Amino acid sequence: MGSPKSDLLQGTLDMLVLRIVAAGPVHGYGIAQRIRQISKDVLQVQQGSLYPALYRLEKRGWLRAEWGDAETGRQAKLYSLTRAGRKQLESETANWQRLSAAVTAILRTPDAETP
Amino acid sequence: MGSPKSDLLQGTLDMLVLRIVAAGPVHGYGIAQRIRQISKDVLQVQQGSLYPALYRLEKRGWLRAEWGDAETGRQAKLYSLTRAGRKQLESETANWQRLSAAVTAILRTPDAETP
DNA sequence: TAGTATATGTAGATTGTCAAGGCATCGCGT
DNA sequence: ACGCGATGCCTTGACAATCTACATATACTA
Repeated sequence: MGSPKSDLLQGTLDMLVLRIVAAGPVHGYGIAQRIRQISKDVLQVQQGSLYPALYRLEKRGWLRAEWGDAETGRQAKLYSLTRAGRKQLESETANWQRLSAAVTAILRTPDAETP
Repeated sequence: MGSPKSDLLQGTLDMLVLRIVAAGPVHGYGIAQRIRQISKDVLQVQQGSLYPALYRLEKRGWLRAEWGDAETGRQAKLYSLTRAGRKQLESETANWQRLSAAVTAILRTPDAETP
């Protein structure tokens, strides 16, 4: 995890990116912004995490990238979800829910008595 | 992180271990078993993940280890939580709740319309 | 010209997986 | 009573994947 005080939950970045892209074409910078906004600054994606993730996802066929214009009028690489990407998103989401529910269950384990 | 098809949510192992140990002294093998049981086989800790994690935690002062007897009567290293470990567990738990809530919020992002 | 938006690459730490091996104890079959 | 396999328990090393930190580059805007 890099530093223990991570700004992300490890292993969730790909899913988050896919989820944001599922709402329509965005460029990398915008993805990072939305993740911050929606999470109210709790989740912060560093560029050094984001771009490698985007390459991964494109290489695996979940995302498609093409150059276009950002809202500001500049050139930017716009990402959209492929059909395979949508499937992947569904599967990762289901898995996340399974696992996070399990983690929550363990956190609820009764504590030792302090006699 | 090995393979992307992990049996754990990355970065949560330390917290889970601390949580189990908080319920009273246990040995490594027992920790893995309880995590499996409580999570109904959803979370599975490999020994190759567990023992290194235990060393980490002991080295950082969250856990204390001593040789003793398991319920079966055999020798085993029994781990218990230190005061610092309890603090750490609280802080990791709070952080997990913050982050997982944020992830959930993003997963609820409205999807693109399929026209 | 300063600042913001956007993209990229490299290097390293941390974490987890896989795989293999070791020793002790229990219970069964004979 | 003996041998032996199954299970409980610990250890270690090689390797893969992810994330961070840091550094750099370029285009547009004001």
